[in-house]
Amino acid sequence: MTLRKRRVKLEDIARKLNISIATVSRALDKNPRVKLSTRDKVFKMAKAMGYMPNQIAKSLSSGKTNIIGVIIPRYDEPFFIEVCRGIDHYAREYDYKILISSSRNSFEFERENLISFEKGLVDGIILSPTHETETFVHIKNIINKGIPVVLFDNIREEVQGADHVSIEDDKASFSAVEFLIKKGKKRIAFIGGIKEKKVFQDRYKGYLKAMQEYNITIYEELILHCDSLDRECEDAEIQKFFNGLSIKPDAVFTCTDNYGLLTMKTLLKLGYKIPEEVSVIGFGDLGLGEVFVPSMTCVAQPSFEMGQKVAELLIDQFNEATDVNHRKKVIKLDTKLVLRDST
Amino acid sequence: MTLRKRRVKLEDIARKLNISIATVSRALDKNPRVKLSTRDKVFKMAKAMGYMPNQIAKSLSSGKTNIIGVIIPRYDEPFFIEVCRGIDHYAREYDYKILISSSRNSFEFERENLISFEKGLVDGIILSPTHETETFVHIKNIINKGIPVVLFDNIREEVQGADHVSIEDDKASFSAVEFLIKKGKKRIAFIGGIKEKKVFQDRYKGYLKAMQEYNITIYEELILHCDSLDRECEDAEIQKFFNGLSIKPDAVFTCTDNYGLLTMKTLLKLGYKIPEEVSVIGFGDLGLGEVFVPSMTCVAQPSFEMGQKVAELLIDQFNEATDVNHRKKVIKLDTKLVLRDST
DNA sequence: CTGTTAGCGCATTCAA
DNA sequence: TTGAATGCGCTAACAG
Repeated sequence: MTLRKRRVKLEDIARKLNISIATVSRALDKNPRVKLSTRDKVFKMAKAMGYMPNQIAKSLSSGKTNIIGVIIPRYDEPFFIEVCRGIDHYAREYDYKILISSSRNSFEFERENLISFEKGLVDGIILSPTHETETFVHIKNIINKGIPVVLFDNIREEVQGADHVSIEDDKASFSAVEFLIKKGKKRIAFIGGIKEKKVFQDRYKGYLKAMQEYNITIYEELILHCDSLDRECEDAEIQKFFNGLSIKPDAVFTCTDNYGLLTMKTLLKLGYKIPEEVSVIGFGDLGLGEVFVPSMTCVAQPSFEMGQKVAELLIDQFNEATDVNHRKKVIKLDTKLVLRDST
Repeated sequence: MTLRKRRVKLEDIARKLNISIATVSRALDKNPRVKLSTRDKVFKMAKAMGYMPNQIAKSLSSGKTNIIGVIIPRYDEPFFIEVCRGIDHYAREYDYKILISSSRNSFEFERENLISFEKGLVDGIILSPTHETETFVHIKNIINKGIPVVLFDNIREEVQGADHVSIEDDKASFSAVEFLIKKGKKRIAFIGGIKEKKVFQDRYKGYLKAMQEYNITIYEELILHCDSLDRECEDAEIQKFFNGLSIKPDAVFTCTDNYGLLTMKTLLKLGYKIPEEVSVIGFGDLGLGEVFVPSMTCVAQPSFEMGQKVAELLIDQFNEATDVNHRKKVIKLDTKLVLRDST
């Protein structure tokens, strides 16, 4: 009751029963090569003694930990959490657990996390690169050691030997902006994120493409690339942006749900009527757009499904014959525009 | 490049250098008992060969994994994620990683997760019990095995040998309701969560206490205990509630941020003016209340800090002499009412 | 059907 | 200052 108890191990059961450790091990494994009566005895004794197998010893011996390492840029972004939920959902079916760590939007942290995973704690790695991640040697190193890797979301460069899952950001934003244009909008503002991040670059490209294709004037003044890495700063940045405009936008396409909500809030405060005077579109559709008044039209990104897919690919890699030249898979998931009251 | 590579191990380095494994091990440990020149040789060779220690082997040998197991009822609740972020933040300082798993609001899953952690994968466990959790024998079992445990948030019963961290839910809601009363509100509605959950029971108690203490009439019709376990259902449930009222509330105290937001949305749609005709208060304050228009007054719960505290207590337990009768600590964190436009 | 033995990779005690 | 040997708890190949 007071001192840390010594765990019951196979040996203890074996000794009590006067049989060998191997037999106990096999019995608990339900190996058919052990007599049923013996198996029963072993199970009863194990239960009586409160036996619990030692996962670490198992892992050392088997070379498998049944843990998937997940590295996301940040916790406080519902998208990543939703992906994790998808991963967890799929992984659990196959008896894998997930070890989540945040790179805190820092390349250095990402590298450290990766190295820590390289120490054999995980069977494979799922990673969403930060905006700072320009070189991919740290990832290639991991792959070269034979550790399965799947990348998702912000993929600047395809890495040989890893699978990739993302959406077609350019197309998704193109469609959304096209929708606004077809509604007759002329002064369409763009609120993007950190310029270094591939997903934001692509969403910007889609915006530009739609504007150009339909010959809509692009006003530099109506374009903002948010630099902020946390919510409060985003809020301030967006407020400042709209306060200083000389041109009144009649629509705003934004690159995250949060930007969309902050935009709506700011516009409402400035007296704009949504959607009568200005339309707003968000990106992600992680639940909040539905609650806001007016509810927000969003590009819906299949986050949970992305998590499931990513986990599926990783577990497929585990089961591949013997890593013989893993052919990388590049999966693009579909997005759709969910229409609500803000447009 | 094609086959899974065999990892470099101590033995490989030792052989190359014609020294013993023990010396290599000590050298890499920077053990002063090994000659500096040897240490240098070893480090160089280790680097050249791309040596990476095997964490599993280390753990088996040392009996420590440096992993903290975290069990939360669900992922899609910002409160829990924020707590995890706090845990991660603190734990990382002490070189611990966190293994998060969700009990999906199910006692059975909670038990399973706990058992899976009992297999020696984690050094200690942080747990937030589900609403279904009535018996605590599964937790006591873990504690009896000498595994450190810290509980947080929804603690129905104090468990001997575990630390506890929570807020004073009754006092927090009392203050919030008192604030509404002092504003002159007479028909104060209450939106709570699952009745089985201790935190909601306590928040309800605080509401009742304030109402009684100030002699305010309590209308049964204005009280709702949400049963839903996911967002869409909550939405429907709350809409239905407000649609059916014969008494018009002049204030609504809600037990989560989400209830608060859904309430505001529903009331706005029904044509209520906030805060002129009706005030709304949320509980949690996890960022969304600030964005909504009008912004929402909230009971602010220190989620990140709760995570840090919980991690601190667990790591303290790790370092305690030798589990000699761990005296459980019960910590109550402070809440405060953050005033915004909805009141 | 069961037992013996040899690892898994590292830390550590005991000798030298 | 270094090496040899043992153990952490379990699996699996090989015998019997």
